[in-house]
Amino acid sequence: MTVMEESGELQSEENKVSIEKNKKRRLKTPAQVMALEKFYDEHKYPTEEMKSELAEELGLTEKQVAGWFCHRRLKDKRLLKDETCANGRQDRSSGIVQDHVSGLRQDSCGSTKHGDNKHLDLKEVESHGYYGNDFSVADMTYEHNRDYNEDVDGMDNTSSESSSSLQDQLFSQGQDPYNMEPSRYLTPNRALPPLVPKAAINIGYKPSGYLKVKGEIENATITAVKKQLGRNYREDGPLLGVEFDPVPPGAFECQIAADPVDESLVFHAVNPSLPSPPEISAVKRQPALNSRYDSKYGSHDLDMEVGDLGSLHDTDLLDRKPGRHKQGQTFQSYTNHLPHRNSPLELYEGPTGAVPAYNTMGSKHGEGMRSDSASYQSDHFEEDLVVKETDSLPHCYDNVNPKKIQRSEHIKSKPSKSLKNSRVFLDSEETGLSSRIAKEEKFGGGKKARKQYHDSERVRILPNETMIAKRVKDDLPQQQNLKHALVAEMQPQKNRRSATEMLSSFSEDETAETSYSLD
DNA sequence: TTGTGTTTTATTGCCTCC
DNA sequence: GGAGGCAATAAAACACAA
Repeated sequence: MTVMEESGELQSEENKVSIEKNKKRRLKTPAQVMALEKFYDEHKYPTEEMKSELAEELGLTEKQVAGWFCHRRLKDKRLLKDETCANGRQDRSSGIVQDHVSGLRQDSCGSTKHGDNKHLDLKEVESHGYYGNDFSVADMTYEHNRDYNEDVDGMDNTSSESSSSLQDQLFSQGQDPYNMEPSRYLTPNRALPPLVPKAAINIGYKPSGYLKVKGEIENATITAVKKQLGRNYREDGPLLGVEFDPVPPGAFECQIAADPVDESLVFHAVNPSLPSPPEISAVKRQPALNSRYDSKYGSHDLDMEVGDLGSLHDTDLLDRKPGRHKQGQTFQSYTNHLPHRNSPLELYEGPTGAVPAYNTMGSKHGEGMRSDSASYQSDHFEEDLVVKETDSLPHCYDNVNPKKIQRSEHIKSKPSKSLKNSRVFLDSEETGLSSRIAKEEKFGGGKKARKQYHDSERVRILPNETMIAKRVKDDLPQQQNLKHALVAEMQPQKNRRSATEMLSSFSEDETAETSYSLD
């Protein structure tokens, strides 16, 4: 069943015609948008065939689809620009050179106009892969596999907020407040990937809602500081530039005794080679989870942070249409050998839907990798959300809007198979979605949900502290509940975090801590 | 209810590449 | 020259505050 068939609101063939007659623009349905977003995650530059199929699937015209993708890319770009601006301002204000932080060139406002990054065009990235390596499909697949199996980072690196964008990359540089995954600083080769706007666009989605704003305001600075100070940085440390007296002998130990948690951070910052007490990391990281509920498109966030853990656009590595010439590849073939098959998202569902992705991964990797955070959480989030879907609004997820639920279902579908999967995802999703929407609209909840969506979206856009504070305040109750529940759930998991994992990212702790501070 | 601001969609023109 | 993409722009849809 296609989206079209599923929703009466969706545009039918008739509608398609009428649309062209009647110039009035029509909003795409949530399902359509989600499908498009999903597809966009995997294919920033779909071929004609893909567009065509997608259009057909969604009951849109090719023109609409093409236009949507075009605008979507612009949106990404714009967001990137915003990020750059924010980072630039932030960096300037903290006296830190932007280039060191983001690697982005910047003009007065981080303009990303064409010429700025021509040296590394998105399409180039698409065709060459993220790291400038020319991987064959097979290679990429292998890379991905290997990455996935051996390197937790690899897996987690893929997480991002959907849709796209580079913000993810920017934020994912370990300072993403809700990003519990290890730093994405590392490429599969554990080297710092070039952070180029256009390239970054492909990395994933951006944070949203309060967290995004927070990220823009706070993370840029943090990142800059981190970069400059390396690991020996504490969020609650002294102000930059402040010189203070040498620490008296023994003072360090005292603090350790007094504040084991914080101490651990210091300890590990000073002794990066030592494993971190799992419970600490677990606890400290835990709060970041809640941030998920702050985002716009909760669905997106879920998708990006959870679902896209893998899709991180690994596909982008392959998908990029080299240049502008058409690809002889058919859509089908296009998707058949995607490394996606190995993406966490897929694993999430399992080849037959039987193997829990993260569990598999976790055990495969030995201990938990990020199972305690991203994967584990996502697992449970999804569960919970699904439960919500069926149980009709249990307790602490009341603020989860339908989109989140959609997304959770979305996550369950294999995201990597592009359109085909989009269809699947839409089918299942639509069923739940449409009924849910209908239900909500019936009770006036539809608008509310929508409003929620927009609220968070606005917050995401407006760097307004007041709004941020307000949101935090408003969201805290739910977050608290959620957090408690999750902390409880995570107890058994927390010890899994390996030393390597702990080492993998200073930013990780930092990140969690940042989120933690919200509480 | 209205005005305002934001987001999304559609259109158009220009540019680049083949 | 055609195709595809980007950017600018307009306008509709929507949310929210007064």
